Amino acid sequence: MNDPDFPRRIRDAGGRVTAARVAVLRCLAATEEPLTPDEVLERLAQTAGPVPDRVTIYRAIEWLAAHGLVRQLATVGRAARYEAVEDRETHAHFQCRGCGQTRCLPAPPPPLPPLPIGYVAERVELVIHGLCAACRAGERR
Amino acid sequence: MNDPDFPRRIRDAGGRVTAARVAVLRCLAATEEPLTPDEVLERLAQTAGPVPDRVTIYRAIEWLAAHGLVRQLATVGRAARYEAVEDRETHAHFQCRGCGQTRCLPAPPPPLPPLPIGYVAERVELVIHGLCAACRAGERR
DNA sequence: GGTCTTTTTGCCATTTTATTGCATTTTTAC
DNA sequence: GTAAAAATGCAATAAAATGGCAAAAAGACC
Ligand SMILES: [Mn+2]
Ligand SMILES: [Mn+2]
Ligand SMILES: [Zn+2]
Ligand SMILES: [Zn+2]
Repeated sequence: MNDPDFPRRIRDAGGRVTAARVAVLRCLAATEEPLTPDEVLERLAQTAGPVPDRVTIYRAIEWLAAHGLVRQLATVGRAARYEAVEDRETHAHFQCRGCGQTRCLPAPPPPLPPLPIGYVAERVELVIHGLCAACRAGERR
Repeated sequence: MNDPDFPRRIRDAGGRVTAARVAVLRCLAATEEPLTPDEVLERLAQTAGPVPDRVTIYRAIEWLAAHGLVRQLATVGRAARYEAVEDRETHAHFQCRGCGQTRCLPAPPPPLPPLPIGYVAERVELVIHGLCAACRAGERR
């Protein structure tokens, strides 16, 4: 955990430093698991200070994603999930088909398969589908 | 392409053989790229015969997925995407951040990272994010 | 500090995608 | 063919995301 100077990161990305952007970025950076926009809102609501509107959360996330401070994960659920981009190592994500939980897993970077001509890869994502411990216990056997 | 006896596959899965299930499964099996429920509906609409209701498509897909004949992909787009489960080799998926296109790529099965205690993996998915040839050409430089 | 310009925000309306309830129809077992 | 069980169509509803626009806030300059 190096310097989490969120206002600086936002300014360096060429945007205005607003309460909503800082709060959303801090929220995502402070969390273990990737969050949906609504989950971000819930958490901000439990914090001190004014709560941004839901639409503002969407727009803050959109801006942060467009400027590389946050990234959207590929998911099977209905809601999009985002995580702060850290300069830590590559990792994978586990998605439980029972409860929909998504969590980060340490994992080596997977190999990049050859792409069709003209295609360019920007990111490789590894998703493990399965059942979490709780959901597995819940499934009668 | 071995025997695509869709009614049989559905019956073997323990379900009733209905026109909608057969049509949806055939549609997904006949396609190169994973489709959204609406795309399935569009394609069925262009085929001969009665067109199932949108809700029926959803329910057919849901049933097929629950019984392993179809699988939902992890995506960044808003709509869910599905593909028929073939017994062919593993493959990855490319997702264009420009147009949202999702296509299958031949790729070796990625290594399974270690999971937390009690977690069980059922499937590993590799997603390549980037730009397709068309979208790359479209981006001014 | 104050003033100006540009960007962002809040609120409301709307869109897109998916789900639920229920009467009717279809499938299957006998 | 008949009856039981399951699937379907249709309308209503829910969930997630987006668009328009006036008000508010941020940054640049003084
Ligand atoms: Mn992660
Ligand atoms: Mn595929
Ligand atoms: Zn779970
Ligand atoms: Zn594209």
